[in-house]
Amino acid sequence: MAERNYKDTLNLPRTDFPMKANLPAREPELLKKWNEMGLYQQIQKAREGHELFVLHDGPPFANGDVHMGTALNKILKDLVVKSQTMLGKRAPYVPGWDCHGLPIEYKVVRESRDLSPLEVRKRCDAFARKYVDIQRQQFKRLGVLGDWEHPYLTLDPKYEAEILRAFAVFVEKDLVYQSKKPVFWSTGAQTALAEAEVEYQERDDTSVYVKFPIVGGKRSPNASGVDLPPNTSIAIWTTTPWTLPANLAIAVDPKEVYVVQEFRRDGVAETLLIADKLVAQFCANTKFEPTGEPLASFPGANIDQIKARHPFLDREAIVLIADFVTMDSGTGAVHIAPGHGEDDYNLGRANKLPILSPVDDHGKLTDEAGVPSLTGKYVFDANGDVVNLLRDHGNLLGARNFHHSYPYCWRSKTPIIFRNVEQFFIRIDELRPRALEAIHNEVRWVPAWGENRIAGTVESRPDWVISRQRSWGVPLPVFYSPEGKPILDAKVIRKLADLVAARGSNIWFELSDADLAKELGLPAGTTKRNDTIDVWIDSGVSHQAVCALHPELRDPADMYLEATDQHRGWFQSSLMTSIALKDRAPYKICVTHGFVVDVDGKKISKSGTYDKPMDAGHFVGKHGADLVRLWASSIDYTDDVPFSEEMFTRLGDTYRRIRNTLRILLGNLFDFPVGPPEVALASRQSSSRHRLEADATSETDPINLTLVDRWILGRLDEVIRECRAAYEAFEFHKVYHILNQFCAVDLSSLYVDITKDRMYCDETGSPRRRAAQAAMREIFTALCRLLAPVLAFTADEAWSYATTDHSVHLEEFPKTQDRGNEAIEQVAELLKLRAVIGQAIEKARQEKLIGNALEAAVVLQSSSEVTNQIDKTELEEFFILSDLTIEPGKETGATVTKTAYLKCARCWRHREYVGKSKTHPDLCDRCEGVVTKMAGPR
RNA sequence: GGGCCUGUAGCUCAGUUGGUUAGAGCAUGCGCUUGAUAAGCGCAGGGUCACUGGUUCGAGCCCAGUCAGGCCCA
Repeated sequence: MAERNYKDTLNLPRTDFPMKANLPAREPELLKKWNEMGLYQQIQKAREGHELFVLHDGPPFANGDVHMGTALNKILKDLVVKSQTMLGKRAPYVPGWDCHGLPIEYKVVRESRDLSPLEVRKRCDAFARKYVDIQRQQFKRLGVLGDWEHPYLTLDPKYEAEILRAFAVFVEKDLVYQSKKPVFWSTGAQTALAEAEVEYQERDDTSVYVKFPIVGGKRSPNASGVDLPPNTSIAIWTTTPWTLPANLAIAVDPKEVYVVQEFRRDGVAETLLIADKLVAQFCANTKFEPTGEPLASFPGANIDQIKARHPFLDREAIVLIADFVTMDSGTGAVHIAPGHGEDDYNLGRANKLPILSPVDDHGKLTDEAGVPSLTGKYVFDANGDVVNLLRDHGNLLGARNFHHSYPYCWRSKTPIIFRNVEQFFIRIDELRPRALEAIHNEVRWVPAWGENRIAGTVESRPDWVISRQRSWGVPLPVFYSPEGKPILDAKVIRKLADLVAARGSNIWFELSDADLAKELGLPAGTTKRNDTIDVWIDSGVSHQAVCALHPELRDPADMYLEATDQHRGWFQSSLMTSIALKDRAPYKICVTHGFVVDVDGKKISKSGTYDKPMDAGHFVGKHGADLVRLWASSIDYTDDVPFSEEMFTRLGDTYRRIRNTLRILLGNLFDFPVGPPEVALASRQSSSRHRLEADATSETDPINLTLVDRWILGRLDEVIRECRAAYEAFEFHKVYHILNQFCAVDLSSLYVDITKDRMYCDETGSPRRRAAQAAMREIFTALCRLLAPVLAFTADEAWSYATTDHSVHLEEFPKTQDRGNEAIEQVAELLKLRAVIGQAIEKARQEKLIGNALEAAVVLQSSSEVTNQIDKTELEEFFILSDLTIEPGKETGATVTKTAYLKCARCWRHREYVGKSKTHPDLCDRCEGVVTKMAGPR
């Protein structure tokens, strides 16, 4: 006769919570539910009156799809917001977008040329709004909760007005000044260009070697006391002879060796100062020959501040040391025209040189150049004249054609020049000391080295150029008197702000000069220009425009959280404007994360050759948002953030392990009577969906926890404590590891495995079984809540199988119960013994002595006290064994033989009692009891 | 070229003030189970702690340099 099948007498786990997550399909359903119930609003309402935590969103640029880097940033923010909320705080999240700026304008202008500024602005506006909508959808899809229907946009008239009001304060505090700065200038389009609008073409130019005879200054600058020989000239080299009229200095490298050497060519001798390394190249290019040994040799630092005569103007050029001098080409002495180059400009400013740029909008030299014959000449046509001028003055050492790649205007296809343009600046020196003070004293930097980094950039940053010759931005509120003098007036700017708040900043472009002047009460004849404010001001004043004015927020914010490039970007612009406006930092904590890098640690370039998918949408569609969130939580974001398909495969394993752990807990709780008894009863009969709300009164019998129960609850306490601490410290990857470990080791391979016997085989209402269920219920509810910030969808889904009314996101994190750690210490001992037994059983298996571990008779030689303290039944349960004998001994060891006991047909354990019953010879004592009771009185 | 940072098993991370044989999870291999089953359990293998030198009785940890990578600047 076949063995009776006892399967239907077991309490096998039951749940509708699916094993297969199918996140890409399930998540949108949950999102819909959240949206319909107004989850974000419910959470805010539930937290009314609680301590406030403001994470202020750094606005992403409204341009393009959300890629993994942006997704990482938003998810990290969401982890902060969700975890702070569950720590009991009110953590509103108002997302924002940065809408003005070149990237959008560039795209718009490239599509259709020759638009008026107003038309450009209208199209940019539409473009930005389109991408705000696209990104909003994508962020929401990631499970990020926030006030998505009321984000802040820097193009909002009210926001724009705040930018202008901040500007008014800058003006009032005399932080704004006007000066000149060279920019890329298109002579064809008569406009300033951004780097992105520059394209490179090959072209031929005249390169010249020029001598600057040394005059006055320190004639014997050598530290070693060596005099420079008389009649020494400094040799320079340039490919833009037309900039020579604007020359004001010569730069040398302080560390490189320079020599003074006599050269000859066609019987003419020259004594030249030149970098040692470039003598040979100079000779090859000019046909000069060195004569004799160098007359002097010294590092460039030694000729700092000496002076040389300009090759054709009645002026001197000063020698300066600089770090950008290269030894690739030229002479090692670099011609400096502060009005015609970035390096030149910075060096000139640092040394208080004038910023000379004698060129007009069309690229024609002006009389400021000081050479009447050149006035009105297009710079590229003037090169030949300059060469002649040099030759006439006897200061031309050589001229030759030079083929190189040169920047061109993408629109007019004309060669670009560097040219001075009037710009407006903010005096950083006025703000720097307070900014540094705030950095060091008022802000917590996460990671800590952020302090160093931003301090470094603040220490070294030059004045802030805040004007742009662009259309897509907030108008630069500067007016010009009929005489052309700039008018910076805080009162007028505030009036303009009111006008912009009411009618939008397009008003600046829509109204004529006269009408605008009238609106603002400026004298007739006042004019405006179409410059705009640097977009870093836009986002940089969000602490005022958003945090200070939004009724739910607060200024200063508790936290800013951005990628590390923002140490120089938004963190700094926000700090500077906040110091200017409020004399304090706009944030209390600054968190930075690294950039997303490839599996090899290589950067993932957006424009480069990287061909693998990087859109967040790709991964959300393929794996689900919870997997992307799990990824974001699993890494240490303070470093570069690794990213690869393999990681997603691994994360999928982790995810399934966590999901299955939740599932088995739910399955084991299907009949646990909690809540009002009738509800428990009803749910038990109708479905495996049931309530898990704690309700102590429903438990009639006190629950007697066994060792493993006490242990797992002790572990849960540790897990809760560690997770809370990790969330409080914003160390999400610790949460990931803690919970992963807890699910995989403590629960799956230990607690759930160990308690299977009582869960399945004990009588339904047995105290041991109920004890395990009580523990599991507590674990399940705690686990869901601890997971909720990370697995925002899955935790809520699982939660819904245990409750009926509200989302897990309305909960707070579980609290520790301070259960003591006696059980943890005992189990730590038992785990050591377990390993010894495991090895012995494995050996027996390999020897084909046994198959299943339940077939083993184990004799354990224990040197541990714990085996005396714990009841043998509990030890057998813990080790999941049928037949265990303990022998106290000095050393720990285990021997395994095949047990002589018969196998219980119901619980599969080999027990002494099996075969001894008359009614149930195939059952053990425990199972016989259960089966008999189930049959009940007829 | 300068500033700030990073480099521990195939992957993601631990590694306390320097102190036994450097840990965990996942992955891999070999088994067991088929009552969590597109699951579960056990055992095992896997690391010159980027490299070189130094300080020390002793270095993954401290110091110097090199290499590789990232962000920012030039």
